[in-house]
Amino acid sequence: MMAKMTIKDMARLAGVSVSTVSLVLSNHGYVSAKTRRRVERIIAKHNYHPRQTARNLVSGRTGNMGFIISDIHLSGTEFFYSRVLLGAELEARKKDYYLLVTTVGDTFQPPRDTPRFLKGGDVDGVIIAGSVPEELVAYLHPLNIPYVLVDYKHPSIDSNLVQIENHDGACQAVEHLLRHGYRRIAFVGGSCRHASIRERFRGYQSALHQAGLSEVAQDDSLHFLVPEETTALIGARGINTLLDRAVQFDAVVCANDTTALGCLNALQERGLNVPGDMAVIGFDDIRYAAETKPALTTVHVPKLELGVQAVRLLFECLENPGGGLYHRSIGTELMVRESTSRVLAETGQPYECHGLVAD
Amino acid sequence: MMAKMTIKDMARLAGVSVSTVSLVLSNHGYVSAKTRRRVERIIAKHNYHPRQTARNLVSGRTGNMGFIISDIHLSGTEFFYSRVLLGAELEARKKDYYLLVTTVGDTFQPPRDTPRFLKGGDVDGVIIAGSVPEELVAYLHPLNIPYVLVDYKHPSIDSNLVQIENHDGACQAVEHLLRHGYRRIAFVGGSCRHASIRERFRGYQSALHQAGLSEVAQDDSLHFLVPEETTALIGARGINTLLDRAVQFDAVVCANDTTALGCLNALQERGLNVPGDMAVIGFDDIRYAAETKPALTTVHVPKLELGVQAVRLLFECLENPGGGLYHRSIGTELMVRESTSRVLAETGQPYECHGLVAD
DNA sequence: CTTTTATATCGAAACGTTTCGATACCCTGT
DNA sequence: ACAGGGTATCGAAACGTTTCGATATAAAAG
Repeated sequence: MMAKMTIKDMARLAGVSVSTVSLVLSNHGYVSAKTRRRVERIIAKHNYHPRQTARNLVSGRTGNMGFIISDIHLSGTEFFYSRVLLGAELEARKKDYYLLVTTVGDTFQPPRDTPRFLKGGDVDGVIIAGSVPEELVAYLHPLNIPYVLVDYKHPSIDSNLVQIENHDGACQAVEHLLRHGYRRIAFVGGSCRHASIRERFRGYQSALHQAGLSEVAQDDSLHFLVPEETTALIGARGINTLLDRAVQFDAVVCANDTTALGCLNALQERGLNVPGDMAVIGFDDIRYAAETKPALTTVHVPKLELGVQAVRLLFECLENPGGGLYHRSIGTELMVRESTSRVLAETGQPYECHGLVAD
Repeated sequence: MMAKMTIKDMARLAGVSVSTVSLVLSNHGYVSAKTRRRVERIIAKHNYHPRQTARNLVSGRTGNMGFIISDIHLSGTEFFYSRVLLGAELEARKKDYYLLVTTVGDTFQPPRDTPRFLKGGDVDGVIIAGSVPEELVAYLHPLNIPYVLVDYKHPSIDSNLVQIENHDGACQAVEHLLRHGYRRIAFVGGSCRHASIRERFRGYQSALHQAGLSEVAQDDSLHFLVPEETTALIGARGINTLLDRAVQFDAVVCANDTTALGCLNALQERGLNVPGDMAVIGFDDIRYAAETKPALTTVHVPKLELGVQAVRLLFECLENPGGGLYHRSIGTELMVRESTSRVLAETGQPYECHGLVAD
């Protein structure tokens, strides 16, 4: 391969000055049509691309965004944040931004754990996806570098936020169950310290209240909430705990799909039929949800969209420095599949069924 | 926040020249202990960090690595490559490199789909994780930019490779089954166009040959292989197809865990007990494998390690340009859980059981 | 005591861009 | 014929580093 071409080479080859080439590239000043054509031909012919590093140096911008994610989330049971990342990358790409990805553990102690793009000033802004140590947000906040939180919220610091409509989603789930005649509806979930999960639980409760079933909403023997991270095991433990309590219930709303999968397994193991004996409904709509037997009814969260909106919001902050804080709420959609369909239980045929959706 | 500090500010404040500060930073030349101390104190006091962009400009290096992954892999059913990414990031971090992550679709048509870090020369090297369009490798190869393929191989182009010992892993799986008395062992898998899957199949066959069971290895009515991407649905379809053929078999080796999960579901649905009536064994050891009922016996692939080795290998290429091609093989380990344990079927107790492992 | 050699510091050039002001040209209107 | 303004092009400075001599001092060797 030939050595790297620079803007000087282009200028020389086109017989113009360096600044003229720059003008052609940037569309910022006057260039005659003829010159522009000539320069553009030379550029195309030699496949020249300006070096970002050099551009960045003079512009003061870096062209990078930091993307921080807890390592548990990136590679735990959840595909969730991988898709958020994907959406963010797609959107950032449109504006020629790169995503600098890094992970944090469950503790954060500066400067040891400080993402190095923050130290070096290598990013123009930061996106944080999912729950991270509070200290990280506390550290980031006074740094005067724009940042956006996705599906997470610091208990006391007000930030730019992209959130899921957890409350509304859980309401949809409960209302669906009520419409289909389920009345004694339980709730199973881990990570009750995560705000999203708590909101889901509150949505569940308020939908029940709304329907005049306050005694169900209030009956803690129908609720299984533990502080551990959500896993399938937690779901199984939850269902087993509830069943062992010998309380009556005919449906269970889960904090997320992973938990729901555990429920499904545990119910099967105890010889209970879903949805015949018990309806199960999840939250998130991870890909595997459409492939279980029975396929899981769940509240779909548009994960790519979360990433896209986070990037857009961050761009707004960049273009509008000193502007206030922005909040964005992303709606959910109920995906009705087999695990809540009484008709399926009676006739063997699902009366309606949602497949996989793109996002 | 105060304005950005530069090396000039440090020099001024410490009463030395810019070059001296640089020397302190880089440890490259002579600096007196006294001066060094003074400069370091100033640097620490003002929390100064040199700007990467400026460094990169003069050094010619970018300090970035491209990480390319097929969008199917990043967010499909597999957590697999998320963990490879995590491992790569951890290792890159050690040398102060950033990972520029991007995805490619299932077609690649330059320049439309060319990752922009390749156009702009914004990376020093590239890691490709998982299978990508052949055209991408064909495009990348003549670019004279070092690259490493992880768990993938171009059919005709020789590249730097980090591979899984698929053949050996599959042998381990089969040998385990044989040791436990299973004889009629089937194979179910999608993505038979992916080299890794083919190797797993060949490993399965050669272990059977080795054991004198060539008629099983050769019996195509015991093999389900389709070109589609592996999903749980493929696994279910595979098992059902084999069962409908009315051939005898008492165990099934799956191309990966996702497929195996589908098998588990389908078997349960048809009223067959695992491992009583049928053993099931997976490959990859995705996290969910330890949480199924019964827990899935599978061939563990150290995913973080794949990422780590890819980065290390790429660094070797960078430090040793013009050096030949490197190949690295990463071993696997059999994780014995419940889905292959006859003892479990007889006594209800697993006789040995592997839990979750860190990588 | 002079020449080397090792140590310490500095000034200036270079990296590849963008951008600002300067210059020069050609119109148009008076 | 000339002022004024739009158009086109260019040279040079600036961005924040590293690095390559150059210079200066001190210690070691002859």
